[in-house]
Amino acid sequence: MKISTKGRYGLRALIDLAKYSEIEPVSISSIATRQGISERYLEQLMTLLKKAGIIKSIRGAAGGYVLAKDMADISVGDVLRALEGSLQPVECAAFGGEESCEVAGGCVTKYVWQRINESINRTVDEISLKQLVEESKTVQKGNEFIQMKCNN
Amino acid sequence: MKISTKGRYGLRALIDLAKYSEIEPVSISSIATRQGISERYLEQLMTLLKKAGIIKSIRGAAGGYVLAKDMADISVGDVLRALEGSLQPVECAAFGGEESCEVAGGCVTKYVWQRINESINRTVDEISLKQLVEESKTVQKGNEFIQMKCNN
DNA sequence: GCAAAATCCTAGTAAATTGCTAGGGATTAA
DNA sequence: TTAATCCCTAGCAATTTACTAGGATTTTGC
Repeated sequence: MKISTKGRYGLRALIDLAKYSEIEPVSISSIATRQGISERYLEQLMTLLKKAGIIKSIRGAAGGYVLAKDMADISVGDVLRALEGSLQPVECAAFGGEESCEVAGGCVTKYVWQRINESINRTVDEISLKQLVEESKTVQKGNEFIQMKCNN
Repeated sequence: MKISTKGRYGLRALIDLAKYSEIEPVSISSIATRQGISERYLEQLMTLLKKAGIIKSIRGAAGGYVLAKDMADISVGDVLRALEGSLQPVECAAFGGEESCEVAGGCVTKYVWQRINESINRTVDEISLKQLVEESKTVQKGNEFIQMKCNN
């Protein structure tokens, strides 16, 4: 029941990107340096965020990444689902219409997994990237490297 | 971000135990048969539930397990934490007092992880074993083996 | 036109975790 | 005394995680 480095690094990277990409595209290497994340690994996370339509890439020298939409319209839920895959606590075919699971009618734990699923998604969808970026601006008084010491 | 077989099998086993242990102790092998779970593996899960004070064991022939307390006083949260360990989505030293994390002051994602953590725990603590057992009695019309086909 | 800076794509791989299996010991009812 | 239980520890194959690596492609700027 853990969020992997994909979700953790990826969300941090995206907050970093959002903060620095207002003027020009931000390169993987600059994010990796500030956040203390492996460049090659971060590259793969950026690909996931790009496929999900959260960021856009600009190729070539002086290229990099920018947000694909307004940061107020990007929820932490969008980001984590892009990076981690579904946030469902169990792979349950009965979610969203029971037709695909033959035992769904006799399954009790299903209700538990579904309620956990809903509460996680509700929570992460309530937080926008914008909120985190603003929080980050007030909290990090001139030291953008602080996160390097923590792998969460 | 998945609940492992420990949590899934263990919760199902405990619901089964609660239903069948009112008259006499229930053996691992009978639960394993009804639920389609490996006996040896289930044994390890029962040990976790016992250590957490959720069930009691009775050794020797005709022994087995019974609930250690009223099923209304056992929450799904208690059960899942016993089986899965902490349900915290990230291992974060800053949870519950920041003194132990040196970067906590500059950490933004911390708020995200903490909110997910709280929402998961709130959700699972709201559901009691009694509710699930009652649901189970209405739902499984005479077929206690139905769950065998599903590994959730 | 060429070099440098960037993303893009695919594959490999060591370490950790998961999901068991296995062997044998201790306890107790009948 | 035997059979049915739980108890304890260890091992191990498969999967997943968290990267590393190599090289291709695109674009800018001199």
